[in-house]
Amino acid sequence: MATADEAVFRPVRAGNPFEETVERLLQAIKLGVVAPGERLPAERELAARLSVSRDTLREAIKVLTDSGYVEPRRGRYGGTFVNERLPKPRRVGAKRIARELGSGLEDALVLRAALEVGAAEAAAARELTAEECEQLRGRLADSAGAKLADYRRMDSRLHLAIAELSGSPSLTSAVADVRMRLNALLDAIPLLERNIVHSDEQHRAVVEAILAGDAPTARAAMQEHVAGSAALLRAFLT
Amino acid sequence: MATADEAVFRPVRAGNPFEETVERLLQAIKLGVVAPGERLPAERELAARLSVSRDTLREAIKVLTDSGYVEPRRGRYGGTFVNERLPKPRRVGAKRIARELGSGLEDALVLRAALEVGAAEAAAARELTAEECEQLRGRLADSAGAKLADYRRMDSRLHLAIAELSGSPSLTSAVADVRMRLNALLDAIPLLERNIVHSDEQHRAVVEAILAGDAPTARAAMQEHVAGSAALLRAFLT
DNA sequence: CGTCAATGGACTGACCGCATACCAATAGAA
DNA sequence: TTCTATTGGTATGCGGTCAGTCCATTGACG
Repeated sequence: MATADEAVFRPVRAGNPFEETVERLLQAIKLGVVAPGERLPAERELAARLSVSRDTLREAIKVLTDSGYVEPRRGRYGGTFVNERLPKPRRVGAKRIARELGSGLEDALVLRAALEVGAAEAAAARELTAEECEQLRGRLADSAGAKLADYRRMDSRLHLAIAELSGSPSLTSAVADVRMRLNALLDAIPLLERNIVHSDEQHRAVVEAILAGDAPTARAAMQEHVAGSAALLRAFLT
Repeated sequence: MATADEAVFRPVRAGNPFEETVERLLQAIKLGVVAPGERLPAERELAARLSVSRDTLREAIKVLTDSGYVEPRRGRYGGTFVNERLPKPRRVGAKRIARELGSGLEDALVLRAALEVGAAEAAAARELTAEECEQLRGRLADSAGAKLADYRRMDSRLHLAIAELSGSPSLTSAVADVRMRLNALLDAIPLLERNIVHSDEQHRAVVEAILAGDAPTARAAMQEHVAGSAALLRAFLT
């Protein structure tokens, strides 16, 4: 059992500020917060927002540059640009990943369910502006019309958009974090056309319920969606 | 609106390792993970678990010692003991706290709702061992029979116990964190006997549903509980 | 009553991350 | 074409954090 001791006396930091910064930038790219072709905020501004020294940020950027994620351009109107062609995630063996994560898989799945379902419900309970509605619809359309290679990113972006509508920045951050934790797993399982179609239908149901302000339906629809995704993961990683 | 940018490019660290360590130890004490009279893990072990150098941990402990939270005793069978009489939280003006938190209040409340409701539901959906059931019942009894001065701590301990039963350590940690964020607020509002009685009833309903394995009822009961608590907070801080 | 193991307390050297300042390059504006 | 503001690139000094080691103290146990 997970004792409260373990929850409170866990490490105060996941790693170096350097490593954490790398993870954050990867998060921004892999979750589609900054799309290919777009640029990250300027180093000075980004360092300030991340509460990290520019040195540390630059080291992190260097890693992403060497890995082929971004390309820096000097001069005015320059910046750090996300490559159009992102490096393909290595399809490492599913079993190996599952072993590495260990019980962390169930941990992440339970947490994800709580966060995303709660976010959908909160979003539906809020009064949405016309702009917010439009944005949500846009994200839905993006994910529905996405090519297979882009699907994961567009899917993440839609879920993030829903989390944003909850009105809780902390909740949005938490959703982004847990999604990154599951990212490696999701990369390990094959992406089937059939699953995507099914997923799109569920997305539509969730979005419609949110737009209609129907919190119970939104919660139920998201519940079903994440449950399906979880079942898929468990099946492939066991 | 909370944009995804703000969620991803938020600070990578809340503060110094030193400050974070202080916060963690306070969390352990204020949430009742280590009760008055009990001792913290030995410095060497605790430093390892927190992934912090012993120097940093000792500085943090020194702060808590000077503040009257703990008392270190040397020698074998010594340790850092939590004082029987904890320092009284200064009842700072509610409005001032609300102003400082600003929109953070709504943020924390929405996040808390998602986490605790999700945790209750997950806990009810799990198969519980006899030991776990007993522990849960114990926490419920503790909080129901607690004196006014101890109520907040016992209440937190019960909620943490429920989160533990979700089987997700991450979820437990998140519940502990958001609870600490709301702690200052809760300290600012008066604790009325009537509210406690009401709260106890809701606690009982939640625990019963969890023990019965009735997930929908558990979720609804917890939903109602946190909603009531949130309404109380909003009323006092507006 | 002496022994001993475990704990808090204290010190040192090395390194990482931070803040600051300055340099180099670039493309739009004048 | 020249100017200039903005951006990435680079170097330096300083403080916090870490890892390791040793000391001081205590109470149970033989």
